[in-house]
Amino acid sequence: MARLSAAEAVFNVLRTEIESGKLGVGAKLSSEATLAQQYGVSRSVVREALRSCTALGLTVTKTGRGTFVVANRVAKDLVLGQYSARDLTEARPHIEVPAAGLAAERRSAEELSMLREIVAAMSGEDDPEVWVGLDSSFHALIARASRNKVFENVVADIRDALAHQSETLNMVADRQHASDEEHRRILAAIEAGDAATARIAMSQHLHAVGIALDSILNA
Amino acid sequence: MARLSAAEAVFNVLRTEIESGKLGVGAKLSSEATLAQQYGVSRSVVREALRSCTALGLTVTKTGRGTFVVANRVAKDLVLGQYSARDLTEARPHIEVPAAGLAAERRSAEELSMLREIVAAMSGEDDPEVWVGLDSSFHALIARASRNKVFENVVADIRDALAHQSETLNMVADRQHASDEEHRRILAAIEAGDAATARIAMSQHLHAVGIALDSILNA
DNA sequence: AGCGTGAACCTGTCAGACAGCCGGACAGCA
DNA sequence: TGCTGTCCGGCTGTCTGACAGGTTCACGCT
Repeated sequence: MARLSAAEAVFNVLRTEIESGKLGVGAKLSSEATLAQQYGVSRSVVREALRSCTALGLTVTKTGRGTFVVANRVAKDLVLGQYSARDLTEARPHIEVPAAGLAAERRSAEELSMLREIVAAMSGEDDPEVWVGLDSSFHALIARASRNKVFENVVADIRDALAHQSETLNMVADRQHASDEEHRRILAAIEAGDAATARIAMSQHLHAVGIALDSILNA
Repeated sequence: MARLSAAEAVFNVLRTEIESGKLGVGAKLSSEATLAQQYGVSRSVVREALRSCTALGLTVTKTGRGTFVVANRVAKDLVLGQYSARDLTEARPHIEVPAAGLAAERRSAEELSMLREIVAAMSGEDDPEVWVGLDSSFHALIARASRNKVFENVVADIRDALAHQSETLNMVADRQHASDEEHRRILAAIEAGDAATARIAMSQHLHAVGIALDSILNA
């Protein structure tokens, strides 16, 4: 392994802390001076490390206020173009349905309990913005539980794109309770380790969401 | 537009010069001191801008020597984890099969003729490395012809990953002629605009390739 | 020709300084 | 009470100057 410069070392630490979720989105990092003292380096070094994080879209730094985490992974917008609504509704079933099947077979106990928590939290959630965030986590976690990095990455991508689409929020209000029920069915199948049922439940869920989206787009 | 800090401004200039090709891969940037004088800022500002470029994988900086351009666009490796062989064989059918179906319905005349050329070139190709490159183009072009950016991006990623896997080349020798025939069948279905047949042909092709890959991995 | 050596240049890091921005505390005013 | 203006402390943005250590190359010696 190549010897790292101090700046690279600090950058790696910060990046790891952000991507691992130890520093959640919205969290405020310590001040540059504090970090410098903490890691035993000068402020220049810390600043260069923070710049690297910012270049990757992980953080934003606001003059006079501090540095804040805005993403826990490198945004693909850096590399890839935006997806259209049609792209998403068309592609999602082909990816999320098999991912749900695999998740039923491969999910860990830990993932299962996280899924349960998410579904429970969504039932009692009124704020659409928060609900959308939970929904995103639900689908992303299923993809991760599929133990297939292709699915995991694509779903993360798709959820990112959805979160940036204004239509998403409009749709949520109507579909929220119906989706809660569909999510519960998906969860039940994954809990039971029943891949076929998980695929069917996910398929129906996406189909229902797709129809809801279509009716908004054509209105 | 938000007012840019000096460091951001310098970073944008450098990034643009690199991505536009004005500074080609392998080119050496001016020294930090020179750049500082050139843009009328301090060396700290230049260093932070260079760090940003490095974080995006555009440049590398070598102590005592200088900073060099190593890529003219942000590398996908930054964003994507490595895929395992299992990840790929498992995920590909779910993505490339529907993509082939859409391609049959949506391909342009231009794409069609490019696909024909690729298939023709593969038939007469002996060099496995070149053949793999053509194969990659074939699949990537079909994904593009699907007119769905999700599929297009995922397939591009998958082909990238395959190209970096050593198993790929080993497999090619045995499968080359069989694959040529399968490619011709896929092409014929896309030419005919027959989505169902295109999906079947692609499915059979990937299945055959998957089996070939498995036999290598388990050897 | 071969070799060693030092000067020149470059990056890596540090310390200190100052301006400008921001949020909150606080006092004064209606 | 409730609003407002002011001030202070903390933070980022930038600059300057300095020194250590890596790299290159030409000069001069053998």
